[in-house]
Amino acid sequence: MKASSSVPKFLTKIWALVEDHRNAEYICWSQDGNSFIVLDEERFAKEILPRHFKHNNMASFVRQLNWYGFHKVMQDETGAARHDKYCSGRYQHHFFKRGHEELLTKIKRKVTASTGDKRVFRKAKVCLLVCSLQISGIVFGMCR
Amino acid sequence: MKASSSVPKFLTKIWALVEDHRNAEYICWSQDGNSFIVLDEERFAKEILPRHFKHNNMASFVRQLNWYGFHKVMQDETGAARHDKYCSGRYQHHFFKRGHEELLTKIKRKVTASTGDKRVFRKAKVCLLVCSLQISGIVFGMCR
Amino acid sequence: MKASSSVPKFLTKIWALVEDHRNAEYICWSQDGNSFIVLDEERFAKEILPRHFKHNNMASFVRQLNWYGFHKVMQDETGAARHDKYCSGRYQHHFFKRGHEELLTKIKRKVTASTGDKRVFRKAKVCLLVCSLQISGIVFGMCR
DNA sequence: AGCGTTCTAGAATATTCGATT
DNA sequence: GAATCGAATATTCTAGAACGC
Repeated sequence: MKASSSVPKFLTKIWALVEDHRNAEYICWSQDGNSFIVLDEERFAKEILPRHFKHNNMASFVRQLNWYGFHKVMQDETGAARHDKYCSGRYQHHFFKRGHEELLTKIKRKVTASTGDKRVFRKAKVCLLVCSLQISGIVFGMCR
Repeated sequence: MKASSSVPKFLTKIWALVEDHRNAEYICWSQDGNSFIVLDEERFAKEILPRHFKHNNMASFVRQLNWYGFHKVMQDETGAARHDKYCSGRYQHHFFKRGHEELLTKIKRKVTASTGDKRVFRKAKVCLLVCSLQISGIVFGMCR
Repeated sequence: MKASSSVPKFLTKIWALVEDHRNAEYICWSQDGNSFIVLDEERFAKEILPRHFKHNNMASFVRQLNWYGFHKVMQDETGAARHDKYCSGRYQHHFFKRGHEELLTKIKRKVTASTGDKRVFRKAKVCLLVCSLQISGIVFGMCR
């Protein structure tokens, strides 16, 4: 069983991208496996991205990374092979680690202000059902 | 005749569609037998659907699938974009599995509020919205 | 430059699509100019849509039309050329009329929960419904 | 009474653009 | 050419509503 269906497509896609050795010259795990590295941003954006997303813009890819809480890290990892001219960026998330695909389920997309409202709204739906039943004259125990 | 009369026609029809090898270029089981695949959506809609349903719209077919709790699933598990030019969609239901026609009886059409209940439902919606606001801590005054 | 920058891209795109006579076999104005007609849905979706949008699904196109308040109309326009088998759908919006591109600015995308206005919108709805109930003489209590 | 078909809307994610720091 | 975030639109999948049978 691979990543469960509860994992957004974006996450399973970067996972697959980093794992696929055919992409090794564009994107790969850092040596310690705690971050991934984009090696040639231009070619990565123009050649790899459109195969997996509906765009070929690095900026859009980065926006998605930020939605999911990834951070760009500037520091070179100690002892890591230096890609110097080719390393375009290193991105990291606490739950994105080589060998731990199961952690993907812990990565949450950030909610917008009004998405937050929706949660409340959903809570209220329970209330809706209660009210519905009460109006119908049906008695039952409290929700929650 | 296997399928009992308690199984809605829609379910027996997709079952027959998927099983019939003459439809192999339009619709078929996935390799693991846990989902079915529509191969060429346009031709499937225009050539196959009208032979079994009163329409030739993919959208109506999909609406039916959703009524019965089928879910569309990503083409392949790796998350790679890769559309087989021909694979238009893969649909899955926990009780729709190759070799287990008897499970069809467990697939239930979702219920909708009956006409009579709708009035109560509408009343309750007010309550829902009020509750929503209260939970949100929003204060509002009455109109006028 | 006709369409001002305040007009969403979707609207300027359908306008351009309908106006472009090279698309005449796929999409065109109705005879009276008050709606547009999609002539061959399958070919329109697969050949035209991807040139202008990031997809080739009629369903996504229709969802966009609905976001902007377009309605599908079934009735044949009186006196219009009948396309019979080829007419896949006729869509209409009060402010989408041949010869009146300036009206596009009046077409508004429906608001969603992701817009800040939504909260106010919801407030107003409650008020409306509460008033409605009160006028109806219906009493209701708060949920807990 | 539940099922089938159609049109529209809800909800979540995806993409773009620009503001903010 | 720094990086992140807010907001609006775009795309996808699913559900609501209405109506006919």
